[in-house]
Amino acid sequence: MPQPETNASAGEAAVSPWDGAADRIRAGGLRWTPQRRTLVEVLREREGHVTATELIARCRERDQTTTPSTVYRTLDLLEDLGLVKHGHGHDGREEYHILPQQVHGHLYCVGCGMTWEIRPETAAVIVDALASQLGFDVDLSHVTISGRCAGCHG
Amino acid sequence: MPQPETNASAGEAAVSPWDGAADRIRAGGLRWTPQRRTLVEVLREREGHVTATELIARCRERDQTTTPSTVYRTLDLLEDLGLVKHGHGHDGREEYHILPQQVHGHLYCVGCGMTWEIRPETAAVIVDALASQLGFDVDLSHVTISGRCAGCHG
DNA sequence: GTGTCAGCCGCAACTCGTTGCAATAGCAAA
DNA sequence: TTTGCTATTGCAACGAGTTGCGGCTGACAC
Ligand SMILES: [Mn+2]
Ligand SMILES: [Mn+2]
Ligand SMILES: [Zn+2]
Ligand SMILES: [Zn+2]
Repeated sequence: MPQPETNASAGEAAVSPWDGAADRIRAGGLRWTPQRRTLVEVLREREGHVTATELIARCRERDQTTTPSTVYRTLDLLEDLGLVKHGHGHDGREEYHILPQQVHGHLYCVGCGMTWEIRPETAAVIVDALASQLGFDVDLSHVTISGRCAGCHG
Repeated sequence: MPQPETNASAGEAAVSPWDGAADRIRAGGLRWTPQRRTLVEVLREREGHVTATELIARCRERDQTTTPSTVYRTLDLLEDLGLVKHGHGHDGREEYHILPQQVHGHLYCVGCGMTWEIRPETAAVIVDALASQLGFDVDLSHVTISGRCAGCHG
């Protein structure tokens, strides 16, 4: 007897947020399609950050017929569900945070080209400053701050 | 007797940094072309921010034959001279700061779509935090920070 | 004024993303 | 299982930006 693939509560270990994706999509009157399944399969084997371009390539490995517009539209949908969250690299290109539990911003060094995550303590200073001075509620995760790292200026 | 158009020191009031552009370009072994002249004319009648797209449109008003790639390449050149400085809007698109004397970053509200400049006091907090905690020398002007303004969250 | 030559221009092709549209196909109800 | 509604797909076209290349032209030397 085959397991209903959309339901993760069949045993004891329903761990991944991806397990609920199909049901959550259908619950909204939306459809669980092969294209969406493919993207979710790709996403669940990665963590951290990915560019949309890389996701498209990985989907195409599994399904040659993958189309960019469909991937972008599905990413929008998954972002509405909170399963991914996009930001922009230093050059404005999209990057996706997968399962953004600990949301964070990025730092980019124009000298050496490296990127770092902004640590929570540092983020807090920025967020607090904008909140207290302007009442502005920052979404740092959407942003990459450019500059020069300690090793690259002097 | 015609005034040498490239020199602004003929009388007393040599005010605009644009006046020196032609000479500075030629001094580097580069060329002062009609296309570059057109863009500089467009830039000198604007201040604050502009998108590259708008600059292309304004150039085309003066010269129908204006080509995007030439404008982008000239903007790169002017950026090397410090006459403009590009940043990225909330969606990653390019924006140019004209004559960036008081460099500043931007704040974008995803609720109402408004954009504000980050005031120097606020910028200082951000810059200082990254400098003291990480030795990172921030270029805030390249960045638009997203979030929700005081009027849009609650 | 003429010649030289490196810098620049315009073009075409490409990347990343978005959007309108007609055809397809989930999915739920019968 | 079949029907029917509508969400979704793939396509094609577009907008923003970048890049390689052959031909043109500024700037300068004579
Ligand atoms: Mn940039
Ligand atoms: Mn964005
Ligand atoms: Zn560095
Ligand atoms: Zn707002």
